Amino acid sequence: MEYIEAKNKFIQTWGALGSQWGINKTMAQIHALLMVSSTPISMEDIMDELQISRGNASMNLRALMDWGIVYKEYKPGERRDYFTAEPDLDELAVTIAKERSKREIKPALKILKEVSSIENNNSNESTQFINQTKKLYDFVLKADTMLEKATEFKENWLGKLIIKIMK
Amino acid sequence: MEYIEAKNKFIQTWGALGSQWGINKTMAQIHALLMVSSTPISMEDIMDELQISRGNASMNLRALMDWGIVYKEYKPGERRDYFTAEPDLDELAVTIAKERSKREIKPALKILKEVSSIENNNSNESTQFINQTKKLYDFVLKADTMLEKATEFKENWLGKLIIKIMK
DNA sequence: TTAAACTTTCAAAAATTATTGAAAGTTTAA
DNA sequence: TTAAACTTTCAATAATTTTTGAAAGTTTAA
Repeated sequence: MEYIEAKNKFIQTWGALGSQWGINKTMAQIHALLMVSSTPISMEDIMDELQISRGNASMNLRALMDWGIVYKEYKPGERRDYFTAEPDLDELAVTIAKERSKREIKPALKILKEVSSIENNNSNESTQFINQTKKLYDFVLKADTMLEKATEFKENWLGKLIIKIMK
Repeated sequence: MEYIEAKNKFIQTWGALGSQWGINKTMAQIHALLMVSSTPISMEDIMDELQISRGNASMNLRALMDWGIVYKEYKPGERRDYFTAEPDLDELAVTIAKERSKREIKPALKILKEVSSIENNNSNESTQFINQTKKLYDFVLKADTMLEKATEFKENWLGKLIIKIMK
């Protein structure tokens, strides 16, 4: 396989993986492109390589910067902006996990807590409902904690040991 | 808050959470409905409660059964099918994690391995590409292992201890 | 058998989400 | 200042995904 072919294949794959996990395809592809690039690249380059419009490139770069996983870089003597991706993958994972937790899981947890706190009118229905939503609350909370901490955990000695054991 | 209101709120929330994580809204809502129901319910009931068409209900129930998190139940003397959700949440998590790993991550890993194995032509470009995709392969593999094992892990004594420490 | 009760399928329609491209906005060098 | 170089915005359009509903398919009781 040629470098160019491999690169395109990688960008496609990363894009597909992204969209399966709720990140839009173009956003994931731009991120992929930046991750494997050896130098910062401009919006023009991105539009060119991915065959996308200026507006699309601009909006998705903005989103990636909001997520904190892509940075703007200024080249002295150059007018245009250049972009690079966070090179540390563990940092990337932590950032994504925390953002998603903040944006999606935390609000859901709040509502789970709320709905599980209704008055029990002693029907089977409401007993089961309260019971089950309480369990779901605990469960999502546990999952959220793991998601947030997993990547830090992975880096400490105990985590490494445990991952080894689990494999 | 009334039971009915709480129930609807819960179904909406679970549906939204689902669609943010790549599961379609109706599928997540049906699942929500089944989880908090104290008895098995029929397709008719589901259509009714969620205000969806027969076809939609049928297809999404099929998908939930394919995922292995919803079961058909037969009531003696009744023609129609009844449905229940997997009640054990840890079981649910394990199933979902394994399915997603199998369907999405494993194929992506295969391609990551493939593209990271191209011949290095000693340009900066290809050196960086190979280097970075190798790292990504390791990273996704590690994440996949954790995803697959996390829920089992959560249930053993060591896991419980560690989660406590992490919190 | 038959026919009623129920489920599945799938083409068409609707809803949602992503993308374009041109106009408006911003920055900077001169 | 001005104007060229560049970026952002957003209404319109395109692409994708979900949903509908009616016809076809299946099961079962009699």
